Parts: sequence; C-alpha cells; structure tokens
Amino acid sequence: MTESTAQRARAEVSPNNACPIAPVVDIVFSRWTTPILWALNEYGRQRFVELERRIATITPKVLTQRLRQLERDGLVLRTYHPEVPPRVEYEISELGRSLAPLFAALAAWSPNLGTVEEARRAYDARQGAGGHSA
Amino acid sequence: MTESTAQRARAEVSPNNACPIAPVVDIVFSRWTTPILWALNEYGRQRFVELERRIATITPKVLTQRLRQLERDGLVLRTYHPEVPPRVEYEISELGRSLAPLFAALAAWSPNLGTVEEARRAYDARQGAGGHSA
DNA sequence: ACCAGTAGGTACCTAGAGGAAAGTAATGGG
DNA sequence: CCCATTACTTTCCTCTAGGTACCTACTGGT
Repeated sequence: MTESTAQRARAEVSPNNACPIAPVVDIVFSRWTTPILWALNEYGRQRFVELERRIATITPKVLTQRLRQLERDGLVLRTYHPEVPPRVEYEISELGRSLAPLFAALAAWSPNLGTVEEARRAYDARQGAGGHSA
Repeated sequence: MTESTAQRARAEVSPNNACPIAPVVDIVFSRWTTPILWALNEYGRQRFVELERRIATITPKVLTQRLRQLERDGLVLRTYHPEVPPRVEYEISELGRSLAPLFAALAAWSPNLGTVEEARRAYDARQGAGGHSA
C-alpha cells in the first residue's frame, strides 16, 4: 500500500493540464531511472551488484525501488534464478528499447550544455556583481 | 546562497558516471520545467499570471523559482516592464526552442503509455492476487 | 560453529523540496 | 482612506524521497 500511495502521489503532483508529455517524463525521467535504463541499454543484461557498482552513488534500497518501478512499468525485465546464492538478472525490455530514439535526442542536445553553462555564468555575473539595481 | 546550494546538491546526486545524458535530464526535466517550457513553447510569450493559471497546480513561489532557474540556464527570456502594476513577460529562448525535437520525441513515444498501463495492471494482478509465493 | 556472498527487506532518521499564507511597492479607482 | 492588481518575497510548515544501518534465507567452505 505504501508503494501505490507513492505512485499516486507522483501522479497527483504532475500537472498534466494540457501538457501531454508530462506523463512520459514522469515514467521515463523520474529520479535514477535515466542512469539505470541507460546502463541496461548500453551494457546489456546485468546482475544487481553490477548495476550497483556501475551507478556507484545509488544505495541498494533505492536501486531495488527503481528496478521494481521499471519492472512494473514494463521497461525492464527481471529474471530470478533460485540458486544457492540467489542470482537475479535485469535487462531492458522491448518497450524499454523503444526509448532509444528519445535517448538519442537527449544525446543530440547535449552539445548545448556548454551554452547553458555560459548562460549561467553570464546570469551569475549580472547578479553577483553590483549590477542588480535597487 | 540557498539557490546555489540547491543547484550544487542536484548536481552532486546526479550520477553522471559514464551516463552522458543525465546532465541534460537534470536541466530540462527537473520538476515543473516540462509544463513551463511546454506552455511557453505552445502559447508563446506570456505573463506570470497566465502561466500560473495555465499550470494551475503550481504555487507562485515555485513558479518563480523554476522561471529563475530556466532564465539562468538560458532557456527562457524574461522581460520586465517597470509600469505601475509591474508587468513581466516570459518567452522561450532560441536555446529553449532547440529542445523542440526532444519534445517531439517525447510526444512520439506517448502512444506507448497504454502499454505501460497494461504492464502495470498485469504486474499488480500478479502481486495483488495470491500469486506471490512464500 | 562461523563466515562469506546475493538480493534484497525493514526501521529509523534527516534534508530539502514544495505548499500555504501573508507581506511588499506603487498607484489608480471609488 | 481603503481596496485591487502584479509579480513576486518571505516565513513557516509538512511530507516524503532517499540515506544509514541492520536484518533475512540459503548453502558452501574451513
């Protein structure tokens, strides 16, 4: 019940008011999902610890939460091997792979990051110096 | 100083470890920025209250914060008219407009939302019913 | 008997984002 | 004189995502 409450909370705050892309953003670009999907898409099927080590700054709890969410959304496939030390493998699903052009568009825009940094420096210089009038 | 702290915090938690698109996501898809950019892109130059009414569920404080952030990142242009009741107009910048293909890719993926909903129902049915073994 | 290792689960706690509501400056209108 | 309007700002408060730390089951190795 806790999870569904969280899901509903996320859904409630998303202001889909005539903004048709907000739900997609909620699903695909919620926190941590980008590096997870990217790692699965880039390095193929992996185990829990591999993902954990690759992302490095994520905690196992949150990684589990996000993987469950992605599995529920059908973007990730989970395979559980009931072996002696349990082994679980995660891979990106067909639906998840359909996000590839989206990620490509993201990557295509990334050269503009320099422009953003420049804009930030300019803005901070305007505000930071004695520039802002009373 | 509070704002820059928040910016740095966001930057710290983003695990850009070999995930080149994470910074773009941080800038473009941080909370509330999607509906704001979409509204500005869709309905053109607008005043503060127009945006506020259009998004409806956003509070003025957060709208101001997000607009400042977007202005600092160079995605939005702010024009202040020092009139008797102050008037401010916001419009999307050239850099912001360069996000259009990204948004188009988002919109192109949105038909898959049905598949996501279906996957969620299937997952919930699996877990919700007596299906999960002890 | 004890530890290692996997894939988490759970309880507790903190930090910080976001909401609610009131304040602010300036001025025209009743 | 008081109110309304605009575009915020500020204060206070809540809420929850995420972090820390510890726990689980299972078996093989020593």
